[in-house]
Amino acid sequence: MSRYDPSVIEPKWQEQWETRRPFKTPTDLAELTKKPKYYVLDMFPYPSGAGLHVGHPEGYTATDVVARLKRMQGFHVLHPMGWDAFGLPAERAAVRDGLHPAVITKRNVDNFRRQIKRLGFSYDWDREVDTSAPDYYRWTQWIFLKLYEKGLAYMAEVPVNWCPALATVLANEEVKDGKYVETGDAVERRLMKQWMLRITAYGDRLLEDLDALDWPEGIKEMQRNWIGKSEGAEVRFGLEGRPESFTVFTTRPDTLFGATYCVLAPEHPLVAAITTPAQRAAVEAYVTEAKNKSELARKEDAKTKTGVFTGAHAVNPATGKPVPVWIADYVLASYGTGAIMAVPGHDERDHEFATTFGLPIIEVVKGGADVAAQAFTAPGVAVNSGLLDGLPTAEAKKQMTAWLEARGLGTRRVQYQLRDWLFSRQRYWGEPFPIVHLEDGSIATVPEAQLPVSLPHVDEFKPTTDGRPPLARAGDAWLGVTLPDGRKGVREVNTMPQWAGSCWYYLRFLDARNDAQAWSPELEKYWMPVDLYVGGVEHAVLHLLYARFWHKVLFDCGLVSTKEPFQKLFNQGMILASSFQDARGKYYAPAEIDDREDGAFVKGSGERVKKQIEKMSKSRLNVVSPDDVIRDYGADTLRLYELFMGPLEQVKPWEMKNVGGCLRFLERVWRLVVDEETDASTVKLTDAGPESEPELHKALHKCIQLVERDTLAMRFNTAISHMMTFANEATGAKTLPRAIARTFVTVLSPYAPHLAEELFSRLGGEGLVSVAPWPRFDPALVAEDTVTYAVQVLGKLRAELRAPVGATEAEVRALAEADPRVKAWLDGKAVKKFVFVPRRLVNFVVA
RNA sequence: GCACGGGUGGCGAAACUGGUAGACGCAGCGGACUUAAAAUCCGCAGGUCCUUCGGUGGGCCGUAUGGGUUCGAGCCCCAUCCCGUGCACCA
Repeated sequence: MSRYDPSVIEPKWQEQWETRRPFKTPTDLAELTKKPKYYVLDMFPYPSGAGLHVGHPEGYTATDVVARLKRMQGFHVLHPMGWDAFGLPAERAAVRDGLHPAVITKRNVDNFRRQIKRLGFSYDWDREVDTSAPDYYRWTQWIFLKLYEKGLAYMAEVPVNWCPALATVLANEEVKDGKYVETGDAVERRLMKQWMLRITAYGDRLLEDLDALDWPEGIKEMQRNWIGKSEGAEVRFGLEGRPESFTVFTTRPDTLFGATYCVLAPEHPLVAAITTPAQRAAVEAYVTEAKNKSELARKEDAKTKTGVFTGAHAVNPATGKPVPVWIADYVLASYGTGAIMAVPGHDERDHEFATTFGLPIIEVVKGGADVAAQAFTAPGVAVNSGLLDGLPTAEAKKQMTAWLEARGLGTRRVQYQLRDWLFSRQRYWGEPFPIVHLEDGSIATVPEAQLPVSLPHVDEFKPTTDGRPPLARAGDAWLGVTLPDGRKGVREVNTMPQWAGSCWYYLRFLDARNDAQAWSPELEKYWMPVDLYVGGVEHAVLHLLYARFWHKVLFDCGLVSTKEPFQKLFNQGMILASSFQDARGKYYAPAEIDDREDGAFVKGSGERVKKQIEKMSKSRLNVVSPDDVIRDYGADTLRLYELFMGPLEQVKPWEMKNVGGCLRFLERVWRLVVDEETDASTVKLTDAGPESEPELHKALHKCIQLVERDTLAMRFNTAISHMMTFANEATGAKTLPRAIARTFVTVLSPYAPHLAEELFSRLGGEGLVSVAPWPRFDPALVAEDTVTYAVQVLGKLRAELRAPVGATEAEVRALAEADPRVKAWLDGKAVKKFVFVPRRLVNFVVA
């Protein structure tokens, strides 16, 4: 071999890593406590049948570079990988292909593992986990028991997304606009008895503990919105001539005097009772219509307000006056109390409704324009409000709430948008619940010692003909249970949703092969929390909220030692790719296209097509596979380009042309060390000390400093540019001391580990560069002795000059004034002011 | 509609805390090497105008748009436009 050939050196070093196991993290606590720890985690993938595209390894490469650098800096690094292996696609493929989901999953996992290994990541593969393996989901079930014991898991009759065509329930994220996203089949709302997790009990803590986390502000904000805490009051409204009453929730108790009507959700339990005979037909028609309205229709109708008068009147507790009670679908049964007091003067929705149906509008907060024309929702000063008159909104809220509380008419109330988590699915390929339904109708848990409750054999992965979940197809041997105390029952046939396994996998990685415990408490104390967690924004809310919830429950059980699982979170931006589309909208694969300066054309026909940058997808024919990139450029080039493209957090387009630039850089590094003709060392490589090339020696130390700084700050693109700068300088140098080359290769190794190993060994390095100590830069070499000053006159650049680092203001000023280019601009003018920024610039302010 | 990101050369992007805008790379151009090409190596390169025999020297403009603060603004403040993402009748 003479030329740089990644297809030879990459397998060679991957094999070395496989046999010598440099990335195996100790499991022995005594060994671990000798060094500081660093836990760097990727969001583990769902192993789909499509395999990886170049978007996946972006985050993986970033964490790998950090893991490698930290390891070289003397940390014990935990850097694991695993599979979020339960999920619907495998089950659907199983039905289609007549295979077991476990077989399909294994095939996909094997493919993912192969693809990931080709990138040369420094994972500790001895800790690989698979959420669908019984020795993993055993502990998922065990955690569920903890939740159940704490009263956080319960069964309830709730509305679910039911798809008649598939005879199964779908998750919210699988339904868009009232249709199943995969097949377009209609989905309807149906009441079913389901398992729920009481995440709402943790709403406040999930909200408050966000503040201390080093997460992107946007993600924290999304979680805050999702939890949706709002503070206000509950107010009870009595009914005129009836014994019942209903309660409304409001964030604006100060506007109670302006409540001119009330609205109940169509599903509100009181609707049937209070409707007057004259209104009954209209109300019933409206209720039926609302019930049958699909999500889509309800969303579309959001622009126009509809509703019906019930005929009943409630009493405004502040004014004592009767107000009409309406029903309308703009009031949601699922939020607050399912009933509102309507204040059209100060709420846009109420205003629109009042205008549509001619209901009275009263101004009770001063500060806006005419409330008859437009609702005034900002804070102001209370008017027409009896005891509140003259009070600013904040004060009026407090007064009104106190007044209501004193009379037993209302109370302070905090309301969340967060709902309890619907935790069961009618699927086969998920964790069975460790639950038995006894003959007397009560629920019992499976004893811990009997876990796991394994997935049973079934003849088909479809619901039963009478619509029960696939697990109901299991034989009596699985379904029928006799508990140790002799009670009999049948197993729960729902399974857990895909989120369950990913709620705690970061804990299993700490102690992945422990078959007596989910994890050892000592290892948990050593490793947690995760120091760096990298993944896509698509998990901003669900996964990250669910995992935080479970973690807090485990914390309350004394099973983990930290309040939060993920101290620092980083989101990588999506990678886009060019797609080509003709006038009829047909897509073309890049291979069919001649992409030139003057436009893109179909090869053969020469038809002009539109080139655009879009999200990668099969249908757009623009998916880039890492396998292809590795075949053409090598894994090191792929790794480098993934990070050189731009800032990790940014959305950016994949440009195959630019990949070549990264390959050229690595080839250049190769040629610094290896003579392409002879395969021996290059002639410029010398055994002289690094001081023999003082300029290059300085450049090297500068490079160490900058690469270290930028890598730890996760600015990988600039870290790479500094290495390119060094390689360019080394190419121009007359000689290259071996010691300098070896150090540079060490610095390069987190980014391009295969090439680095090869060159390190050729340069006589001891052992593997992947676990060599990270070089320390010499501050004396990094320091400059002269600096360039910019000389400005009136803020405009007129000259540059070199001056010693320690030059005083007077010295630099004298140098600047002596410069003829500056003189010309200062000629005949009085200097009013002289600005001196040490080491940077001077500015003459002239009259 | 609301919230959060983001608009810098032909392109991906740099610019530490308000201090020389465009590092590094792609594409492009010129030169060397070669019979030739590729590869490689060396160099040029925001726009525009003037100047010079010239590969010289210089002016002006320029970080989405319009204002402001400052000796000095890509960066800070106000307003506007465009793009992306998330949420969306949440009382």
